[in-house]
Amino acid sequence: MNKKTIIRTFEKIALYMELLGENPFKIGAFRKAANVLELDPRSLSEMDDILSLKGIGKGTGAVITDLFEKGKSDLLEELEEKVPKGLIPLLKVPGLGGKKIAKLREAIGIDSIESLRAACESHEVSKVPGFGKKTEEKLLHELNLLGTRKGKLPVWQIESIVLSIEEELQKISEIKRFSVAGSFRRAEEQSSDVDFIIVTDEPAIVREKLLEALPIEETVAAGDSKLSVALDMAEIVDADFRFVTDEQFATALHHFTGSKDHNVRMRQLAKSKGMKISEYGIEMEDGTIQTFDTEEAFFNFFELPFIPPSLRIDGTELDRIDEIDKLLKLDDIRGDFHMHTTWSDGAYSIREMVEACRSKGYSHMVITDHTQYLKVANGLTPERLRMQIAEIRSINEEYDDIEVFCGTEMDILPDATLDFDDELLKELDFVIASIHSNFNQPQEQIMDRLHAAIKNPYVHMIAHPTGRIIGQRDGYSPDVPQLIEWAKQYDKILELNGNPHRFDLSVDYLKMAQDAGVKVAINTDAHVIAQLDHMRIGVQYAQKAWLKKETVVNTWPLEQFIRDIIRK
DNA sequence: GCCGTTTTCGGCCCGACTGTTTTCAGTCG
Repeated sequence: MNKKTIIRTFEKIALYMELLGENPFKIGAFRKAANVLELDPRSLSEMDDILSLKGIGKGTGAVITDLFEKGKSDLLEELEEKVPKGLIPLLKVPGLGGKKIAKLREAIGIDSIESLRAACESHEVSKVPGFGKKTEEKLLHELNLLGTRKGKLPVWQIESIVLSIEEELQKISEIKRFSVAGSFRRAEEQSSDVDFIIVTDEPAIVREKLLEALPIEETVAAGDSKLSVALDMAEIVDADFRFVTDEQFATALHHFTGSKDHNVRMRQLAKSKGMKISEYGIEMEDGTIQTFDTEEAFFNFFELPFIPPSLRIDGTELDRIDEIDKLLKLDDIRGDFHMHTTWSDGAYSIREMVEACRSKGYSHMVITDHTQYLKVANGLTPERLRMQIAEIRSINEEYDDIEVFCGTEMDILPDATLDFDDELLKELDFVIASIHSNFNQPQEQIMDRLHAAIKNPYVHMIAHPTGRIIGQRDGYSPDVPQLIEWAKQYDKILELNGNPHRFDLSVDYLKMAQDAGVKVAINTDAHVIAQLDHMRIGVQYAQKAWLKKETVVNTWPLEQFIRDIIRK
């Protein structure tokens, strides 16, 4: 018996009750019980008070006792007997919920996807009270689409979709301002849709212009305050646009940024003070609506600090507000230590990258082109690297407001040797080591390679330590806890690669690294100037791991960077 | 089904949209 078993049992019970059209609050109670266990950081053996947890009562407690004593739940078995298994997939059909499924089952004996399809085709569905011709047509349509819809899209795909939608929004003159919201604003790794808040006095006009300008695959809903569509971009992606007034913007942005659990906690907080939060503001006890200029003012109203969107996860962030002012912010970042130029596979010159970093207000930066092993990236030979060092040193002379360091992103070769010898590495200020080849080696060999790199006295940092690409490949699956241990032992930096393709290390490993006292650098790995902007989303992602400012070496002042890292 | 220092009963986060109704239920986020 473990915690997951109990959680899954609660979720199954909720699912079956939903199919029976049970009281939503009863269903919610089982989901809540599952959630309470999920959020509790302790393992089952560490919990001696499980039956007295808030949210576990008589009914849910009995299920837990059953599981402990008999290894199964009587309630779940009863439900499984009562409800045909074939009904479960029906909950995935858009427009169908528990109530409607229960009605269909009772009226015409629907017990599976197939029987529903048949009933739609023979027009039996539209004869059921509460159902009509339109519903029947829509259901048939959705049944045919079932399984063809893509689930969640990775953040890097969502990012490009967001950018192209924003381009269209900028062209509409009736839009006063707008912001992306939802899971992309929270810097989630994957999103199932994109959300935008739009300030306008002319929602109907904006709606029509959007329908005109965007590649609409399907219009799901089109009202005065909301437009829901499926867009045919690189993939089919759902998009929601909410139209609000200027005064409503801050609360609407908060509401539609979510997460759902975060919002529930905020609303409960308001309710306990006799107030009511909605997307339009806070309704006070006397019925007046309070609005805010910024999200920050909204939080402050509840005596909370601004909670960054990426921290708004499961509601427990509200229990940790004292930690928030120690966390990393974008403003704290003083430099970017991983970027490429035309010397290898970057698109801009050293000077252009320097100018771009200067305009970001950085006090220092490191140029880190690829090395000779990586021929596809035009990696530098020792000779070319020495030429590049000379050029960087000379360009650096020209600037007194930014320090440009000489670095490299050196390949760790498949045989666990390094692409450059120590004599050459010695000449550099900052050495990154990373793996770009033979991902499918056994973990032991991968770890040998990483060990060879991290113990080398001239290596400062391991870049994108797992090599993953979100939603595409898992990387080379190193033993990350071991790597973190080595990083601590040899006093080396681990990277959070801020490129949304990577976000590498991931949140859980970042937490582990910080807990172990390992330093982290957030870098953009920019190959073009625009990618230097990924520092923003990289910082947002880092916040999800509750990284403190001091953990992240990019926040250190130049002098400290030189003293404790370069010259160490 | 769960909860309670205003409550052991009556709430449970809140609102938009659609379709089927003729004032609202169901679904969704």
